[in-house]
Amino acid sequence: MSIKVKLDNGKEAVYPEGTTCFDLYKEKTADNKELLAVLVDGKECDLGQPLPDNSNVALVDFDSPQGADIYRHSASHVLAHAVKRLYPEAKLGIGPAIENGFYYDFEFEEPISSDDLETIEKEMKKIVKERKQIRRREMSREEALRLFEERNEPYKIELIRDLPEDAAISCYEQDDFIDLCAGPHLSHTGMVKAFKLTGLAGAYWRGDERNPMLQRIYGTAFPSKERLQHYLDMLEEAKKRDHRKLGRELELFSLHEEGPGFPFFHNNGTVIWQELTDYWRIEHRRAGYEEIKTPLILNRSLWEQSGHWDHYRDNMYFSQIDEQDFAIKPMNCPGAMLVYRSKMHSYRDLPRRIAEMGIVHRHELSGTLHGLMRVRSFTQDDAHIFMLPDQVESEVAGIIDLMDRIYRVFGFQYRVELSTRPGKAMGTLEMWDKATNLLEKVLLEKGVDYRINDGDGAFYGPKIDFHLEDCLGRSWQCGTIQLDFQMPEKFDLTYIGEDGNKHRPVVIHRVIYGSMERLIALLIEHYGGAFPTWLAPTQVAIIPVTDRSHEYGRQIYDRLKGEGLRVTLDQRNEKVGYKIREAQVNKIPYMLIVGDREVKSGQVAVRHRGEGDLGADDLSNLIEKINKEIEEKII
RNA sequence: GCCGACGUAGCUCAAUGGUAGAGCAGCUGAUUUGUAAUCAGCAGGUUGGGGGUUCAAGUCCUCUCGUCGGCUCCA
Repeated sequence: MSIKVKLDNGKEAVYPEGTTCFDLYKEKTADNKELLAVLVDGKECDLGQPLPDNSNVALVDFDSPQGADIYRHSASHVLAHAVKRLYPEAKLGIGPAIENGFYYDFEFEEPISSDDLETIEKEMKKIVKERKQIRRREMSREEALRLFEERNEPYKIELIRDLPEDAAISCYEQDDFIDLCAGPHLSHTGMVKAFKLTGLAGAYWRGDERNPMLQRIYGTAFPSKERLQHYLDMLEEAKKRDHRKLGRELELFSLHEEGPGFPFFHNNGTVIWQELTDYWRIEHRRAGYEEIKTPLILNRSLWEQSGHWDHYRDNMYFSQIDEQDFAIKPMNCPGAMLVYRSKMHSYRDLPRRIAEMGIVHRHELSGTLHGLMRVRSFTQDDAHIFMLPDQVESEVAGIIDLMDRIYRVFGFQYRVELSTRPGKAMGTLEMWDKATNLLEKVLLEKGVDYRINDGDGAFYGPKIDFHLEDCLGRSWQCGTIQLDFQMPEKFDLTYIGEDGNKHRPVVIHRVIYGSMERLIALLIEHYGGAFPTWLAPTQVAIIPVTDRSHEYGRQIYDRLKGEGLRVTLDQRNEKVGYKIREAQVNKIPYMLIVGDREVKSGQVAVRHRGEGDLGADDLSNLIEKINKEIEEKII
């Protein structure tokens, strides 16, 4: 018997029955791709598996979509193998590949410390060197249960019990180590070429805080030492760009014990903040938005009406005024609802796009706070759009356009996700389907590339999320567009239709920046502190060479100030190199060096933080250039 | 909130249980400087906070606050 196989290069070939994927590619690793596994009819398979007849086969290397995951998943098995050798009593949790690496959860008899990682890493290296065969074993549920009972692995048994009735159960075995696993895996442990354990942390079994906390070991693995090193270098670079570090060095903001999670913005950070909101207002006025401001503290009755009292109380701050309960707002919606409800609306008034730079306070768990990224008080660039049902499509499209325009200005790439009905949701299935389909339709019409995030919608409606990617490829959720079926009901919002009757408007809740604090953190890291000139807290530093040129420097300073530029004059008794270094470290876009030569010629010597010495120029030319750069928000 | 680590001058970091130090920043003075750090001097601290062990605590124990890495949650 022979089998027919179609390769990914389009060629068909006939092989004897029992031919494995590995045989197929044995002679064919010449195209410099490291063969890790294969896709048989689109399904990931081990190299050792025999090929079925009439199958389509594609090679999987590290850089194919599944490759890195398979590779790192095998690395996680090597980790677990090493741990079991060193700590035979440790219980295995789960050990998947994740973005940029892998982890494995264990329950140790005695907690290990990060110093132990080195020992574990050494043992892993041994296992890699031993080139242990990795074998797949399929077995019945009973067999699997018996196996892991013998091996005293309660978490594995729990996993097997939760597998669907008809699921094929497979294990992977290397030497005396065996793990419940769907696979696929590399063929032997020697294929794991470069890895590093990167961290140790607590993690609840199955992510549920009611379950025991296991110890999670993080690691990463690459097909070569060079690529591993490259990744580690990137982590170093990320550390250099950390907004908490740059925020302190550039005097943008600070955090204090006296206000955990409540950031203090210093002048430099406030300048950036204001530039961002100024730009935001221009774009929103142009897009037909109104802007409001609503109170920070509102009566309990409002929060009962909005449902926050029941659903969000744990995250709220409270106060008592005249023996009445008040709450500090955790969201802006109820305020916007009151503004809408403060007058009668005709269908002709809609849509009403009501924006608010609203400060919200949320009592987040102490362990989640992180610089400006995760805080307890933040400003949302919120907007609530009240509209007729048949306006939803064009309004959503309008928001998507606005987001795209704004994100482009910062040079962000972004990813879009459509989140659908969660398990516990309000409203009928039909309503959800209709709304979700509508959002999807707009995305398709706009030609937006998106991903479905099943079951991740808000309880009150489906949403589209925008994840911004920074220059290191990390992504952060910023923008979101949420359809809200609940608020109009709860606040009994109405408009008078053409027919003279009252109708229910549709509400969209949306943010573009997300939170000012998070956006600023993201921008700090994205630009590595070197803000484009329009955002830079100081745009020009004037550096006189000696005190003979102080007066000339002062004239230049006054002129630039008059132009509305943010400028400093460095009259300290220091050498030019020293002043330049400091301006450079502070990432000031332009440095103007003025000495005897410039006093004589009436020019300025221009130095740019990125391009270096640009030579002498007339001040008016330079002002024109800088103003254009600011006007066009050149990155 | 939970698991783990950490907390020393404004910042980065030293200090076997035995007199708390350095570099940078700051201040003072000298130097008049041409594209990433001129030299010298001075000052700077209840070692996050409370309690305890000890002849003696930055160091050991305990409580607490905060920070960091995760879990969870989310903008």
